[in-house]
Amino acid sequence: MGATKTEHFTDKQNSIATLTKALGHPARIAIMEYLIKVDTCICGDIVNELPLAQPTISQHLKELKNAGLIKGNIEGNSICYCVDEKAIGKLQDYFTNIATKLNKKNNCC
Amino acid sequence: MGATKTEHFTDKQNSIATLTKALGHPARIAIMEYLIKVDTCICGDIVNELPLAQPTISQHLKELKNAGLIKGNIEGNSICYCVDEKAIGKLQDYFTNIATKLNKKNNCC
DNA sequence: AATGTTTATCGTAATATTGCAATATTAAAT
DNA sequence: ATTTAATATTGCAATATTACGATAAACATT
Repeated sequence: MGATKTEHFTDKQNSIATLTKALGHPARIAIMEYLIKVDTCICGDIVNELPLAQPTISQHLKELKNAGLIKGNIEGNSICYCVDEKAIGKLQDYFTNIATKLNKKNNCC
Repeated sequence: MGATKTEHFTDKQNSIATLTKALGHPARIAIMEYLIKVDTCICGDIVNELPLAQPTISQHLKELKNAGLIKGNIEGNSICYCVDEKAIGKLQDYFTNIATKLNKKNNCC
């Protein structure tokens, strides 16, 4: 026991949960915000930007990449990471849709 | 070691991470969607709706409540849970803001 | 008061995440 | 070819999450 029962939920539910789970850590939020802030994408300086060791940052980047939130291009011996707009669009749509539905009913609580 | 270093990040970053982390599980996404779908909020039937045991559902509800995503009113011996529109609004704003910023630059990857 | 219904908590096992030192890998620079 | 720089991987300890059976607490019904 202890393993998430993903098979019992819809693909859409799992897909949204994958994205939100990947964003469910302040370091990964900070990484996303940094990637959005900088104009250039040569992003090795995330390690300098955040108070975490290099292997830790690397691991967080890997999780964001696995979830499809960022993309990475090898560029010489450094790597150009940037945000995948499609994933953000998915989340934007999802929450906008929920917000719209909520506006249409008078919540009891 | 192993504990998240929340103190190194901004309140906003931690706040968004708290919300997304709480949504980072398909069961909790399913619970949210169910709460939005049903018109009445008498929500004990979440247990019947989802393929998880009652204590597990109760635990997930607690996490959603701790994160501020849902509210719960005691109503006799059952409880009326419903989605907190403010939290959803926060997420909608956050992702809309990011999406807008991304549209303004030509991503290199 | 006794019983049933609903939700929460406790205890515990299985699994996953977080963080980093040490090390490996890859490519650029000398 | 060596050295330097940038990332990734490995291995491990600490911590957190997931799931559920058993049980408790709170209220309703009889």
